[in-house]
Amino acid sequence: MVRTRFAPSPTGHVHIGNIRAAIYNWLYARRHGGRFLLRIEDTDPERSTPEAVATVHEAMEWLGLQPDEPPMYQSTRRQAHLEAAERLLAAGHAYREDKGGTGRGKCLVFRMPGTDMVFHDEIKGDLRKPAADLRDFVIVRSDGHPVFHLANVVDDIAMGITHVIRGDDHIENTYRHVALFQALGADVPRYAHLPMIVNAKGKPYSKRDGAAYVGDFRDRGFLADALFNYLALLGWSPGDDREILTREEMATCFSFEGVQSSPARFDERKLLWMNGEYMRKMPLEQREAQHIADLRKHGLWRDGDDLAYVRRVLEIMGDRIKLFSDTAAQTIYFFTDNYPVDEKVFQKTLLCEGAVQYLTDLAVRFDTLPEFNAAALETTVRAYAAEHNVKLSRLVHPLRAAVSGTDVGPGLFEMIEVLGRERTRRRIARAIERARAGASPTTDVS
RNA sequence: GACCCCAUCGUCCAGCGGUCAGGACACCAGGUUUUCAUCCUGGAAACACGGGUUCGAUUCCCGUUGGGGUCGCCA
Repeated sequence: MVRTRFAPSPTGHVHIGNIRAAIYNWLYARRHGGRFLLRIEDTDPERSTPEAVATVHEAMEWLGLQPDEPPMYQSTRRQAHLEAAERLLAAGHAYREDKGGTGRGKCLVFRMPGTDMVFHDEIKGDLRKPAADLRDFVIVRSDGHPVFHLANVVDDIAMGITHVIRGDDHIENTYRHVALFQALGADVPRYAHLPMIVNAKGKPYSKRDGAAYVGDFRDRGFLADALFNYLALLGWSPGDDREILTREEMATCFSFEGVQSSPARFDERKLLWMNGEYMRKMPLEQREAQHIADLRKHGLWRDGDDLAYVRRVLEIMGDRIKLFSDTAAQTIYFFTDNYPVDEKVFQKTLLCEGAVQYLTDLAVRFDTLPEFNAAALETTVRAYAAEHNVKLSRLVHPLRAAVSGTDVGPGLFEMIEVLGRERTRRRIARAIERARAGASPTTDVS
């Protein structure tokens, strides 16, 4: 039975490169009806705080990467690591030495087999190294702490790991690990080393790049399914041209053959597009909570506010919002009169000939409308356009600018209906006032 | 520096000896729409270079160049 694992060391962040490794482990296990496991490598007391560990769990839960068995915490495995070290010492696979003559006392050093080594990598093919390049290495520090290599291998054996799928920065370590598995008398797992994810410039991610952490994407309003899909396809393809795939679809066709062996650049624009695709497929009820969270964050929503109103707003916004974190910015004028006015748009649409007169006339007609709804509004505006022999757009644009301060947004008549009669009247009046004040005598025809 | 890995449009992928080198994102043009988004149509855009092998190389081999990884009593 296939058993894969994700073995992060909790640092307080989960990098997208790491989580992609987790995704591939998960996919491979699913593909082969195996199990996907989690091991927290929390042996460094400096970095391994409870918060850091929680961050790992949160990231995995958010992406739907729950392990199939309870996670193993490496910090609880100290005894097992040390026992394995003793066995290696007893069997002559290790020896004590004050390596490098540091004076720190003797540490335990693993003795490499002294032969050339080769292992098969599912992605890179056969990888080999001559004996001369394979040096002995420390497995237990002079202070008695087991080193990464030992702990990693001992725990993989304990967990029954059959496939090690990880970043290719571990390739050089693999020779050591293979030797360790053999010295410990265990089966050597299959290996698959993934190329790294690099930034838009093609360089390795550094702190300066920011936004390379799973939590950042969640905070910015990306959908977990979209990030999962995008990351899975960054370096892997099902072999055909499909790009939007459910986890199940990916799991049925995942294979190392489709995994690229060169580094992939992270392209946020494509992620954004993919997020939009997922967002569009998602029914309003399923996304409204997250839209509201963004409104709340920007002070546009308080508990107890009119939920039906927000739903109407989101409904007419359609699929224009592609990121939850854009919600407030794109809908602010529905929630407050204190919204930003795009000066360029204002000048272009309201300071042109006739605009003020049109708005004045339309405001009067709106006020006398028996039913203040989109259909009636549209009929009114179209009728006015016909009477005065002006193009509809000459009325629509000033109106939109007057009531929303911008030139983008949902259909004008639905928008006005949702805003309501009072607010519309107020905003048109204010726009007229501003237009008069800002217009030069020659362009002000009113 | 030593050892190892990698190389198709700007980006991500398809191609696994014979293709008009395909798709997606982004970009450009046009259409639909009251704006925007959506949607539709069209366009520009790549096999890093040099040698082989072969009737024939993007594809196989070797170099060059360019990227990257690893060289801890870190993980």
